[in-house]
Amino acid sequence: MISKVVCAPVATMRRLPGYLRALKEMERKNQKTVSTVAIGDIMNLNPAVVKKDLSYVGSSDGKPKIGFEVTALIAGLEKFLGYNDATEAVLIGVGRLGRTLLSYEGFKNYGLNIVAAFDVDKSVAGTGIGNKKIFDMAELPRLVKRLNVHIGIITVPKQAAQEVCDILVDAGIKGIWNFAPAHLKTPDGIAVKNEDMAASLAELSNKLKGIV
Amino acid sequence: MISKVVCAPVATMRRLPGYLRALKEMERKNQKTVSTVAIGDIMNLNPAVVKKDLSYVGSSDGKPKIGFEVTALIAGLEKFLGYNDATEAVLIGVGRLGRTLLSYEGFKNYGLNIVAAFDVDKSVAGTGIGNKKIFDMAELPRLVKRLNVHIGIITVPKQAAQEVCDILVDAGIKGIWNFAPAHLKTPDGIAVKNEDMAASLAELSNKLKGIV
DNA sequence: AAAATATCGATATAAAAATATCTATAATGG
DNA sequence: CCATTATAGATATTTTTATATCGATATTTT
Repeated sequence: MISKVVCAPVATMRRLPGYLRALKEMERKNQKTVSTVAIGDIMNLNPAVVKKDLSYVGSSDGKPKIGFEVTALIAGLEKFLGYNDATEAVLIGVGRLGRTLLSYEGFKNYGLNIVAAFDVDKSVAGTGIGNKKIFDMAELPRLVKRLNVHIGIITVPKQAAQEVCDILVDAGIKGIWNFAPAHLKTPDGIAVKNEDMAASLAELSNKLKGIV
Repeated sequence: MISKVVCAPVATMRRLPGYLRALKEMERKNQKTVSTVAIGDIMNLNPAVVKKDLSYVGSSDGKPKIGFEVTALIAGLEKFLGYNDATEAVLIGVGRLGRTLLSYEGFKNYGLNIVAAFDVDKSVAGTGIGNKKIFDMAELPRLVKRLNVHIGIITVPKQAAQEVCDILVDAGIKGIWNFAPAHLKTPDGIAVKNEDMAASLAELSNKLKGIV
């Protein structure tokens, strides 16, 4: 018999960070407990959705009439989302967007630590953004292996995206966060998350159409 | 009897820009026709999904054994996605991310035109990024109404996001593209699309977990 | 010209996600 | 102390989305 790994659905994973944000805001206001109804109210979600989502987190010890302890729930969510032990990542493409992401302080709160950046432009290699060093692309395979990094962030122009992707995969990267407006071809066993502005915009336009 | 408006599902809206990108690549290579099987192959999607998605676009005139005409399908998608007649938008918060988005040339291909930017920092008001002028926040209500803009892009720090959101809604904005890591409270009739890095990252981590 | 094949478009089925319902229980108010 | 109430947690239902199947048809092969 095959044991099925219980894994939270994508929709749940997307919502959890939002709950965490709302809960931290409550903690800041010294709120001690919260119900799924209250969370649903804030996030515009059906309480049943919130209940089910929190059941995946596992730290479920909600009490009837009371709800959940805010602090405990925050701890549970942070653990579940892996925010405590940081995952290391490399970033490729130190253009405008690359620089923006490199200097973004928020990632460390999400358990992501960009340990090195790379660019084909040899004039930027050797420089750095904040405490992050920028290397020449040629150094990538060696460094990725030495630092044992598993996530690559692609912020190169679309023409270069596939080539960079191939280099990352060859270097042993298992997860790719792609900000280039291009579809990447990857072998099985590589996780890709596309940050697609056009798709987001299409979604917003669609919602707007329903309103106006 | 109530007539139901046929509207493409969110999942479809998110995929269409990807098809368009792939089709343009084919056009560039002088490919004349394409089947849903071929598109699905490129995009890692079941052909049935592609078929249904394209059926929403309406320009469906695929022929058995042949597929769709690439050029016609591109035109259909661009029309459906509203890429021909640009929607105007304002951007609020000219920090690192704001500047990156202001100087991004790609939006015009997606039918979005940022016509003005705003910031509370009075020292940046009066300056500009490229051909885009930056105004003081105090000017926002007047300009939004005068320019008849319906979309607002929020790129301010999270502490300021809700306040900016309220100002936008008061000014008559109907759609909000929110890049701040904060949940916005809006009245009914306002479309909000959150660009949530934490959620994206959670999704990637989840996919990775399934692999490693 | 007939047979084989690829693909569309429609429909049926399956899977996933959201919503509703129900029971048990902890707190509150009389 | 008992009735009321809000809510958890489980389960059932509905809705949405994805996948599979099937007949029709345009093209290619024999």
